[in-house]
Amino acid sequence: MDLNDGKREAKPALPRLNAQQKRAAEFDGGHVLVLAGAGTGKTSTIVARVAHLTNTGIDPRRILLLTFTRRAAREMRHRLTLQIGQAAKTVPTGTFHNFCLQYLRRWPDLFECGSLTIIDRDDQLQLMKLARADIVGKDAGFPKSAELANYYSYARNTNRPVAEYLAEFTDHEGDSIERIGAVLKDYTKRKHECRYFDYDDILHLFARQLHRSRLVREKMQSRYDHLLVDEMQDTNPLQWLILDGMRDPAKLFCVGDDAQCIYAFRGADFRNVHSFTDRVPGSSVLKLEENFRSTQEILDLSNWLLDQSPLEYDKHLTAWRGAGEKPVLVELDDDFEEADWISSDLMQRHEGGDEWRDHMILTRSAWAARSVEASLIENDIPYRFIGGTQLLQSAHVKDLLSLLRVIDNPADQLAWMRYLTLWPRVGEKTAATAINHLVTLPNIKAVVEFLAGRFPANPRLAETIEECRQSWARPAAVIGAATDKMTPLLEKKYDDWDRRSKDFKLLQRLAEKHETVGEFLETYTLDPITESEVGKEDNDDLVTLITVHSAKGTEAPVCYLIGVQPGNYPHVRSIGDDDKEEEERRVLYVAMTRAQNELFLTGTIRSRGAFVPHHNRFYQTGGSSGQPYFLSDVPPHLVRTDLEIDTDPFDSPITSFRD
DNA sequence: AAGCTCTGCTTTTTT
DNA sequence: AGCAGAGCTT
Repeated sequence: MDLNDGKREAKPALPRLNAQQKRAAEFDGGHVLVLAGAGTGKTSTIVARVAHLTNTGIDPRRILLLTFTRRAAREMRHRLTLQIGQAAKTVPTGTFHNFCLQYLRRWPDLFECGSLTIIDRDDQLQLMKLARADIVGKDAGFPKSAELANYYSYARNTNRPVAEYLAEFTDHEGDSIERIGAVLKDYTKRKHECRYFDYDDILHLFARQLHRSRLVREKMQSRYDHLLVDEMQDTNPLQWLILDGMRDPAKLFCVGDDAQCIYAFRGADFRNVHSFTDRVPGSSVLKLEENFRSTQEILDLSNWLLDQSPLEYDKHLTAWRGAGEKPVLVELDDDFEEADWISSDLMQRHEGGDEWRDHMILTRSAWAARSVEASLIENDIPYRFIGGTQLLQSAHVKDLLSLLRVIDNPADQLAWMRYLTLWPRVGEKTAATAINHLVTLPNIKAVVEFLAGRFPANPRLAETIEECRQSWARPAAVIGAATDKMTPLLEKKYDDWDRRSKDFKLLQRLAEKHETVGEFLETYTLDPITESEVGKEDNDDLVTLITVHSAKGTEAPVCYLIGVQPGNYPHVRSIGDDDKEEEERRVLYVAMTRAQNELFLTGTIRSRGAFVPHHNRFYQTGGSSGQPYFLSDVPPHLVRTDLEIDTDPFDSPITSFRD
């Protein structure tokens, strides 16, 4: 074994396939499950399999490549292009949602769906709020709309009746379950009225027709020879129904890792991995066990973390690259210190010749990264934030888009509500009455006439719609017209208008890439783009700030994992629920195993603590408050904690003013 | 009666 | 940043 005295001694990543990967890529015996630990070359193996299949004469259009996120799909397409060139473009690659939606659009009659507007979570919550207000009125004790939406979504993704789910997994009983059911029923009714489809509807409708209609099944089954599925551990029962309905003669090639299942909160079911061979008779299981990404020290800590679990993950990653630097635990006073420490470390490295792009900052939640983001901006460190505030979710952008949405789909009641209430002296009540009437009108022309008559004090309310309609064929021009018309209103509404107004220019640039307004709206509903990402190219030299959930499948030479402290791992909201706590462990595991050369775990001593509604008590974080913490007894030989932290003691009273 | 403004409170993860 | 509620204005 090499002696490592410098930090870049470890071998670089392996470019070719090892025996296990090769065996998987060239497997020729029916359905197969590939158990692939973190960093074992999952993507390379999938790409190699596509190359192998096309080399043996399979039509690339008959290989379906399903991923979990858009990011993963893009990455896969990129790697595939490097490997097989232009043929990569003909391999259908996308997320489950994307794939299903494509067929709903292509064959609306077969799927019995007609035209549809996809709504994001925000709209879903708005609609749920209306339903809740209607059915239960004011009742502080009744679950909030966000919780109701979670129940609904979870039940649908696991393909079981809501009542059954509520009875089994929550504290709700009889009367309460009935009222929740009534709200959800009302939500569904409203959804249909507006021709809305939420994310779950896309999968649900596709799966339903696949299993109900012989014609749909035959069409889908004859379309593909090979179904390649990435991140199998995060698929849910609804997605399994889709895979199950499409296989035979098409062969499944599913890649996953039970230790990286971090979407159980959304219905992901590891039985899709554990019971694979029972569900798919005659299928095989292959394993990838050699880690090519990280140094052994990083894996030692990750392995230790899994070993502490009561669950048997049966996983011990060994590093092909050999030894390197030990992970470093850094404890700071508060989140400002934490952010500044990371910024100064980044700047030091950059001055030393390292590129920004080699650094990734991982966070448990977007909200927890606010100090870090502020510090990056303050220090002029170029970055993009994946999983952060989404451009199209900020209030002023939604205001503008509501105008486009009502023209695109005049039945879109949420957009109407948003658009109408922007105008002076038009509030919820006035708008609601107007909406009730205008949804009965036959076309947008009649709507414009009606609005002109109904709101004589606001003639521009109707004019604006009419004018945007004139340039409807050119999305960028529509955004331009809408911006001009809406600016006076929005200027008044937002006191930080100067900061916000620049987003409309970005929006216009985004729109230029799209053929129709409808397509523009839909693209960013399904694939939201964050404010810090707009206008930045994939190859720009940037630090990546990313949520752990979005980071699955990515890697970086140097990783900073922030907020590693009691109260976050496991998260306070999961304490007391064994399954949830275990998922938290896997989140930390996924985060750690992103690092190639160096891993920094930063945390703070003083933090605010958090109120946990479910337990109805306030949890103090930090110190020895007795709450579980995954790293509370990490063996000293696995990490370094002796790092000199350069804090000037005279500085501390002054830094406290920064709140 | 409806709309508006101010204040205090909370903030997991994603298609 | 968004939401709920109180209290004020039109």
